[in-house]
Amino acid sequence: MKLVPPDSWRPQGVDDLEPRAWEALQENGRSVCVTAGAGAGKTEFLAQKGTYLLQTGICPAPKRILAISFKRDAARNLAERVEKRCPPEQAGRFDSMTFDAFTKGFVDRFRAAIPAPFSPPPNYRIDFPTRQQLQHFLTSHNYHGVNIATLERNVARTRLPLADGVENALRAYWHAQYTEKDEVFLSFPMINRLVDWLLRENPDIRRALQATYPFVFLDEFQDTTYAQFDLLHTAFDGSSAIFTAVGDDKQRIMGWAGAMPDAFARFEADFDARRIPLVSNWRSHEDLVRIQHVIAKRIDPQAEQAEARADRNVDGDVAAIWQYESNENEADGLAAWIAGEIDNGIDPHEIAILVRMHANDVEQVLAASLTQHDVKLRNVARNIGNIAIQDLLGEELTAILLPLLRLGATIKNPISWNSAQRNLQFLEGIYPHDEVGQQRLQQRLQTFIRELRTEMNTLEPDNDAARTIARRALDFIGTSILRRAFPGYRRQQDFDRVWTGFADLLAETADDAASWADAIDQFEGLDQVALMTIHKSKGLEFHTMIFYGLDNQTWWSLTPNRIEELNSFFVAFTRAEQRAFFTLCTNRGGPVAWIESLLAPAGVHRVAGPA
DNA sequence: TGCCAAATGGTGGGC
DNA sequence: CCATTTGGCA
Repeated sequence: MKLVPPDSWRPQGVDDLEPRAWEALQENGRSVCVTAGAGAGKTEFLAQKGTYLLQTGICPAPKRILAISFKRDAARNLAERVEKRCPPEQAGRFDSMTFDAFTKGFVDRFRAAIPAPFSPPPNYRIDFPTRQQLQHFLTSHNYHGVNIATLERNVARTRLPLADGVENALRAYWHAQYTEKDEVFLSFPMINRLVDWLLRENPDIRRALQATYPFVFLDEFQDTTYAQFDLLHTAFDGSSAIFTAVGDDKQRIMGWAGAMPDAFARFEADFDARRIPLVSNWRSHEDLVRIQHVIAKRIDPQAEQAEARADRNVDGDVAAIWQYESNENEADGLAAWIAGEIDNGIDPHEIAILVRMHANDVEQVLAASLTQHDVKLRNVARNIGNIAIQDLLGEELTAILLPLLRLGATIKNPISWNSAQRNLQFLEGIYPHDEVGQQRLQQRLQTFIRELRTEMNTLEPDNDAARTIARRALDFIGTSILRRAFPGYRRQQDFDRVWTGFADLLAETADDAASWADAIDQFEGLDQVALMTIHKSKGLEFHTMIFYGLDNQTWWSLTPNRIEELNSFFVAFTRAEQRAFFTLCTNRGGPVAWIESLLAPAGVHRVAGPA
């Protein structure tokens, strides 16, 4: 493998990096924390840095890079960007995974080395305890004074082994998870704590980990929990690991779910990291960036104004607060305005309606008006059976079945063909250089697609036909192969939840689709305006963002001192590439006066909403 | 029926 | 964390 000298290495797939990103990329003598605001290209930066370390041999074989994200989407996305730029030998040394996949891997490989009595059996199960279950534990064990939130927090914050003074409820909870059901149930915070203990007790495992990974990337660092932070210390203290942490404190909206309030500051201090702020905003144009800065300064008076690197391509107001008198006026006005924009050539997919919470209720309120104007709304939080649409679209089952259906619905589709082929290779364990195997697989796929096309041509898309077609695709892959390939599908009920959701959503979309291609487009949400919460919109971007409900009823606690509420508002605003509008309804309690006065000097005013 | 305290739900994520 | 709903009791 030919290596590139560091001095002549160039970023790939982009024109250039901003000077600060270059600095952060080349700083490999010590850890860095890269604070990067909205649209700064955090993931792209990590992908470039990974590529740089691999291609220059600064991370030499067989050493590896560990990249840790919170969401599977983010981990996959980062891995794909490195794969696109590096040959397999190099990309194969970039381990991009979620924090939970990382820790679970240790339990699975070294569970016997976890001290008694907490050494899990091989058939332990992952537990996602609901509030009801936690409440049931507390009541049935007579811990009436302890509330669920405290118990949850203590599980996540208390190191093993449990010290003498530790609260009895916590001790009893650990015990119950191991002894009170037919199997052992471990939640991810518990797994985190078990691995922390494992690594402290076993210097050999720790040293092996440190020898493997001289470089560690940490994405969305502002969302790090106490347990995760402790684990980083345990795993890498005393090593010469170089960390690259990226994130944005202004987008910290997960505090209620256990994120540390000061992850970046503590990281800087504990790991002697150099702080490098990125300043470019590749997403939004100058006029929006100027307004964003007004909010940013309110969150952090030290915030630097970002440099807008996107062009403005719309006329008129780019930000405003739209006032309506009633819910009906608001729904009609919004629907008519969106319909007009779509007529003007904006892709519905590029428009998003964001809400703070209760997306399902808002869907009900808007549905009739939008339908009247022929606008399709996709509420990504809506449940199909027992799974939300957004989760269903990210499932492996969907990734494997959908390309097959696409191939059945279209004549030529190299992209779907490639993914179908790659999926089959993976599922059947065929190596890229096994030419006989490849050939056989190719032929099987060809035969199946030919049959599927014939069948789809004879069937009009409707509910029943959709179920038949989905079943054909599943049978071609093989339920048992699918369930063996993905641990998440091992339990019958977990597999059924996803499979039923898939078939139901396809049936639903086929029912009012003109063609199979149209049904699949609708399945994926193309040609639809997305409706989602701010939390779900994190990391996404839209040409036009409409925030529904900037009134006191929904933002009851948006005040200057409640930083996390203001951060939520900032996250929503910064999703917009071109335009950001907020609606409010006087019937619902009127404007949040405080935010209005903050935005007024930036030129964002309350106006009558389009009718 | 009306009052108050307690319970519940919502902003999310992971193999 | 806050708002809304519930249920116990007068």
